[in-house]
Amino acid sequence: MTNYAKMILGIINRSDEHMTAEQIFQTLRKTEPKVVLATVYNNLNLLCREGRIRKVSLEASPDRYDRIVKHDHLVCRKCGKLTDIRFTDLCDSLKGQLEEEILGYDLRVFYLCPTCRKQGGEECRGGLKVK
Amino acid sequence: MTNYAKMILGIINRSDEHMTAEQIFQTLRKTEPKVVLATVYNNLNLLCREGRIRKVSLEASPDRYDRIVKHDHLVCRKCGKLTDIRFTDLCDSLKGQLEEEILGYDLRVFYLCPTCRKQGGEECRGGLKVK
DNA sequence: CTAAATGCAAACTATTTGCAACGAT
DNA sequence: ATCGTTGCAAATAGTTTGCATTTAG
Repeated sequence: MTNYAKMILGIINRSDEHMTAEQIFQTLRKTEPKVVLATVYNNLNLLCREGRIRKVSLEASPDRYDRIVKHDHLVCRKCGKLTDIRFTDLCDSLKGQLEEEILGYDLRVFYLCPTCRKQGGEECRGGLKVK
Repeated sequence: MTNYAKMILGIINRSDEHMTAEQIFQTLRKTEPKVVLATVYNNLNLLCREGRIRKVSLEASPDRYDRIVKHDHLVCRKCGKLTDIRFTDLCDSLKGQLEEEILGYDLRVFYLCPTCRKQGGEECRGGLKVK
């Protein structure tokens, strides 16, 4: 792992946000003014391939990069905010229902976050806010 | 619903594939030579907003459009192929674990499809083939 | 010394937007 | 006559690529 890769991994692991490449770039830039966005993307892809982070693709919004610690996501149907949550016993239930070997899974549960629940307004199907 | 919207909905409901906008466009074009891709996108977004179809965002590949009939997805970690599957009892289990009202969920289970299992080669984390 | 990583700019892909023309109420 | 839908072209956003240069083992 190169220095940049380590730092980027650090940024992702340290943050509770689900950061976009751009946000990671802006953060890294504070200490490494020379770094460019393409390098951040290269390293993010590298880290994904190595399985050190995971990429979360959301509709109508750039990809997020996330720790690999096992957890699921709550997604607000109005503002698109992502929150970590851990549903238990899911894996066993899945395994019981599929013959093939399960390599992993990705679960997103849609809801209205506390802020949006109060406010009303149009929900957006499919899980994500249209900008 | 306009004619185009109906036809696009028809294409999606009739196909067992999870089609991209481009594929839908190519299909529609056969009977409607004048239609353009932007119109297909407009209608797809419309249909999503109305909840008549759902959009499936995958990494490193264009969005797919899918029927709304309740089902989950198996995703091959090597070739990225999407297959429908229905896991049962999931919703109840989720509801038991969350106080907030659940508006829906999206579950993808990663595995190796029969074709790829035989062939070997590098898997791709995060669920989708890099092109 | 060599191979891999970086900076930079340009390319690319998927998708959206603005606007004028069209079509259906 | 009006308002939403379409075609078209151009714009945009996010991400990737090619290549010359630098860096690290």
